[in-house]
Amino acid sequence: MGLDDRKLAVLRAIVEDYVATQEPVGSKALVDRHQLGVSPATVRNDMAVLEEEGYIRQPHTSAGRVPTDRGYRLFVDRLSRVKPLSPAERRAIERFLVGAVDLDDVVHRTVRLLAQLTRQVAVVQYPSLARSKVRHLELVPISTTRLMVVMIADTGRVEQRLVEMPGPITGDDVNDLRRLANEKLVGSRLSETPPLVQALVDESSPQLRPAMATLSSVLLETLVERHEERIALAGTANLTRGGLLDFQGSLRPILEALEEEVVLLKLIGEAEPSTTRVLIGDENEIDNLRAASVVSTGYGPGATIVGGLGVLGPTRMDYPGTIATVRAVARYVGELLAQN
Amino acid sequence: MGLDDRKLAVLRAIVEDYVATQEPVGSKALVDRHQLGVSPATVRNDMAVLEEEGYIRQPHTSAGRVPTDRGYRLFVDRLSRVKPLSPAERRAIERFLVGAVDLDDVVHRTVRLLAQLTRQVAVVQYPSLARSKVRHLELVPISTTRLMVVMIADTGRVEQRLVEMPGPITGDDVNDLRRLANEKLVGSRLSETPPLVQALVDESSPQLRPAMATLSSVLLETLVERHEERIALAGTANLTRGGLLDFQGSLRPILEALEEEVVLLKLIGEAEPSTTRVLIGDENEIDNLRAASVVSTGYGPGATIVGGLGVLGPTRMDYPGTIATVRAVARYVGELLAQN
DNA sequence: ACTGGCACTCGCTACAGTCGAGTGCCAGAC
DNA sequence: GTCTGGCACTCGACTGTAGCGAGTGCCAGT
Repeated sequence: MGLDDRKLAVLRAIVEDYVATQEPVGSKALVDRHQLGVSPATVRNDMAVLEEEGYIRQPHTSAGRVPTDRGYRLFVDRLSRVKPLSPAERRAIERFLVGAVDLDDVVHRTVRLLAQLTRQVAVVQYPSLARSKVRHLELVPISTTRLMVVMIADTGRVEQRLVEMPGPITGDDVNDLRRLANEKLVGSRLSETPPLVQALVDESSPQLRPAMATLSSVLLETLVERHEERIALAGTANLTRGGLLDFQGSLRPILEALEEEVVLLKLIGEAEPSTTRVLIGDENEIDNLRAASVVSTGYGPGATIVGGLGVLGPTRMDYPGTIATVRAVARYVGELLAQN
Repeated sequence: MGLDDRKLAVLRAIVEDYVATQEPVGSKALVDRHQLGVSPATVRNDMAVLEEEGYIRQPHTSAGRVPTDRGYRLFVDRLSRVKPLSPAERRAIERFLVGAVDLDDVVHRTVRLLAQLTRQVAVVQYPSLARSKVRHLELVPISTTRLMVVMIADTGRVEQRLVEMPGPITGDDVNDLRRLANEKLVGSRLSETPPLVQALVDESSPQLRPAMATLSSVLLETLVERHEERIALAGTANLTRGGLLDFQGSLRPILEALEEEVVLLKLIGEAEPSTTRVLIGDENEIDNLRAASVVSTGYGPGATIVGGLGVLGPTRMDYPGTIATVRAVARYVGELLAQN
């Protein structure tokens, strides 16, 4: 069981070489490229042990070794340190993100930036409504029986929805509704609104009650239950990097998974503070993504987390570099959000 | 030059068979599967002519024939009629689109529906702002020096943008700005606003002028010049259908092109009323898409066009079926928009 | 515990041979 | 003049064989 230091060094060397060259690595090549201080034969013995323990494997009998998912896991957990970002990367991040005018803009720039820096598929979740507070509710009459309700959250998100009222409604009514709703809801967390919204209905005057009931049900339905989460995606073309060697020849399952918002949310939406999550191959619960790895983290102004972001790529990826980039981008985005 | 009826029938048969089987089609197979009433030898002679004219070609000397882009073009223009939709498809369209609550919702449902029905990549442009009229402008104070400006268009689109004012601004000021802006701009077409917006600044009181100037410049910049167009995409996984035979082995260029909004807009954004545009392979101006075909059309309430939608797939696609589906979906979406 | 040596495995490449789908052409029939 | 059957030819796809070489596992020796 016990893997001594040299065996770990061998594993690290295998991972690094394989990530760099994309080819199974043999004992001879290893001692050439790394200063291990021992002969190929010794390395072979170590490799035999590593293989027995499930950290590496041979594609064919007479080929070099390739890390297994388990091998990558060990590498990530114990054998690698997070690479510091290059100054060029730092500059790229800053250049990319300054001048964003809008939450939409921030998210789009971020996702493209991430895709570009990591050369992988990038995913960014919009600030979650559940984690946002209501900053303002605006009601705009569209016709005598229709209102557009616009909710502005403190994270910058803006959601709107058309509401069909039960009957004609006057401008004064709209003003009353707006005032009441704002008084009650501004400053509260979206996830906690249901009772507040209920109270809103109960407390309104009999005359306003039907309108308020309709309004509240729409608010609840749209903002809390429904498609409250949004996602941006970029860099799918990066999946074709590395020919068809990664992803065992077919992008099909990956592309399918990337089309499902639910799947993406599962991947990057469960962020915890100041943690970077790395899911390697098998560890992934989604079958279609068994051949891929995901590096994700949360972001938000200050220490709070309002959403997640991350990248997806082949298990054969540069974990230290990717982790560093994902973290750095998340931090910058957090700062950007804090300014608003 | 002159292609008699039988030669055209041969071309049609070749296209149909190739689309169905994905394999080069030979003279023998042709006479077996279609009632051409002549022998393989005769068909071969016709094929030789068709090849000379550039409508078909041989992948290898001893293989069957495959249509060229030019062949598909002739097929689409003169040899095919638009297939009527199957009842199942009709039902699918209706089922998919009823219950949409929102413009966002409509667009998302539409793009998924299109992808599913055609089994190709679907693209839907949001109603173009340039073709929308202003229905309402809302200004929401976020802090003493910041406003959120929300524009609601008659097509249902809602755009917002944070505005940093030159100095502190009172609630009354905000009300004045809102009133003035709405008086001047509501009902006007976005593409025609620049002079109106200018007038707005000129006519406002000296006290309001700086604020109004800032507001106007943001309005112009955001809504007219900038990312005024939005696009939804779905079905990229369908690109992997048909193995790697289509798209000459690499999805790379296609995926890259699909990431560029500008490219997509060019593809589907130049719609003319009641026309379905078919771009086949080479005809495409975008180099990355030389191996693909695009079927697109405009949509909108009634006879007006507010945006485009379409699908992208291999040149080897079922043109009659795809054209029918794209048209039908566009028509349904138009009806849906007309109801609002 | 490490090393050098050695036999072995097995994927990769090259090459030769066969097969067959499909063609082009031509002479003859309608 | 148009179509057809026949025939020789082409060439990709597939199969089988052989040699090469990277890489391994094992073992005896230091």
